[in-house]
Amino acid sequence: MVKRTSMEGAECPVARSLDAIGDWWSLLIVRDAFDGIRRFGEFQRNLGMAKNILSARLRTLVAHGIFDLVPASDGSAYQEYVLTAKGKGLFPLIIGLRQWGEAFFFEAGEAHSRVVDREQGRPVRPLELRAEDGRLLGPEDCVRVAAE
Amino acid sequence: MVKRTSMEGAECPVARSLDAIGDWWSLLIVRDAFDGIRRFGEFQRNLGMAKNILSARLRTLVAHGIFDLVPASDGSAYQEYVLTAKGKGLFPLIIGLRQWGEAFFFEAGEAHSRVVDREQGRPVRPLELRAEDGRLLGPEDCVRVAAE
DNA sequence: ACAACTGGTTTTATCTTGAAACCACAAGGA
DNA sequence: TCCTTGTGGTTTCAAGATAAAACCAGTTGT
Repeated sequence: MVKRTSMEGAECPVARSLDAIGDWWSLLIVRDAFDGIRRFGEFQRNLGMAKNILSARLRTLVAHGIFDLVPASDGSAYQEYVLTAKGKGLFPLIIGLRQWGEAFFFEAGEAHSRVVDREQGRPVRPLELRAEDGRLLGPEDCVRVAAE
Repeated sequence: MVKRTSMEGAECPVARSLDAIGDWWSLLIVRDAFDGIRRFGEFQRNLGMAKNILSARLRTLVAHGIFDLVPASDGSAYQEYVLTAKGKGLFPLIIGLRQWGEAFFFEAGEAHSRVVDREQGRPVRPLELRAEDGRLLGPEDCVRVAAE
């Protein structure tokens, strides 16, 4: 976990986001959640992480309103972790990580999982940032301006 | 840094990306780089982080090809850290973090810095993910499929 | 009733982090 | 020229986070 004093109350939304997410594992947990994982044991087996760490991460993710802890949908006495609206808001972020990885860490032709659009089964387009008037924007086309 | 054994060689691009980035500080460094920061001392003052940690992060970022270390543009004997193409590829990710933070961690009307399009000076649109045929896609409209 | 599974917590050794001190070299001024 | 300041780090060490394994209570299947 990142030192709080440098982040807390930061005026920068990027810093607040990072602070809420907590650490790398949290994003992998969220990624798995988008793939339909819901149960503690599933996350643990899937990620291969220590149970105490998973436990701690899930607790802070719930505390930050990224996951909700709800009764299991299969009728058992157990519970499930499901993404809230805030958690689902991380979707573009996960996609961004994935697309960056695909672009720079895989040789052409190297196999990796893909995200496809459910309706057509075709790969999705790269994330795009657009201006209010619709122009596609790159890093050089943007500036950060101080709070007004 | 996340335990390597769980990530290395992972078939998941998300995991490879996270592994390359290293940690939270790295993303804040990259964020600052997009704002024009280039020198060691600038990063250090701006982020308020320990110099040894900054030093280590910059080293791994350079090793991963996210920054290049080049002679300073002001003619001095010092050096500067500039984003490579791979580093600039993190732009949507930083924007994604920012927009998520803006959406969920600021009260309406609470002041924060903004990213605007340089040409018009107007706020940018939210990042959007589209299908090949142009349809806007949310988390439920996508599936991850295994490598073919 | 019993065995196995789920969802954790506790314990302990190891690793990472952060703060401060320290240092070498460059640049600038008198 | 020497002296001072600024830059860009490295080293040291205390404190905090992490990982692995053992443990445990409640639940489910047979």
